Amino acid sequence: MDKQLLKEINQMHAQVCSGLADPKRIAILYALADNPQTVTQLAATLEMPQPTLSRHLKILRDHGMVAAERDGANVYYALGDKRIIRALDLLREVMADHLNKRSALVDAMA
Amino acid sequence: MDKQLLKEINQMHAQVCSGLADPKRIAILYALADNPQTVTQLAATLEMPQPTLSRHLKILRDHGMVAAERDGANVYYALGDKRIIRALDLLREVMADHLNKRSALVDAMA
DNA sequence: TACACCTATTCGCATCTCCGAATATGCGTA
DNA sequence: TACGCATATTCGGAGATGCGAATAGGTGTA
Repeated sequence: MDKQLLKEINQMHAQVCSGLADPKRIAILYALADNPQTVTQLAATLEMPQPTLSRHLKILRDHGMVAAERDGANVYYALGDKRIIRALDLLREVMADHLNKRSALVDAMA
Repeated sequence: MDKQLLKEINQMHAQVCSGLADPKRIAILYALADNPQTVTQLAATLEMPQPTLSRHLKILRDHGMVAAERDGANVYYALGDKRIIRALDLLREVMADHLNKRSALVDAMA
């Protein structure tokens, strides 16, 4: 593959990943995986200020991770793609294994 | 689940994702998925300065994404967990679909 | 020990991201 | 139009991150 094109793809890929690189956005994605909600509902569920949510939702929207649908004055947000949750779950597994290895090491040293 | 604990898990999860949020680190992970390599080999393959690689490799190591094994003066790096590539591939699919949707929209507007 | 090679770390700087607070925009109803 | 509610955006500052350049540390060999 063309080297320059590959770099651009990796650049886009990194931007997608940085879309996930925030604890609040992860919480938002898992909350929306459970069921679609409006901004206000999310604000109540996740105990975040509404502007904070709108800002994070815009980032997620720009990456196609959530879908927004207006219904009157409300906007319902939903998970844009279930594969995102699958990817997050995979990373969670890796994380858990890594933590187990670390704590096993700490135990062995004690 | 305890609300505070959930926040801490999401915090860790976000750190794992931010480990992926760099085009060079993505290139490193895919390169190592093909076959284990030393730092110098990676520097040649990916055309990066050696200190840059060492810095990124440390970040990946700290998250358990790559494994390092010393052999004499060389250090061989390998992908720490295949699930990372699976997660990255999933995100790449989502990214590709999102781009297709966007370009279809642009076409429709033209 | 001295030297060469491989790998890791530090430093200074530019850039980015997040947040709270305030403000702006959009929508429905009277 | 005026008002209230839902959502989105902007602004300034604090903290994090990436880079190049220089340097330090680790390992094998003579």
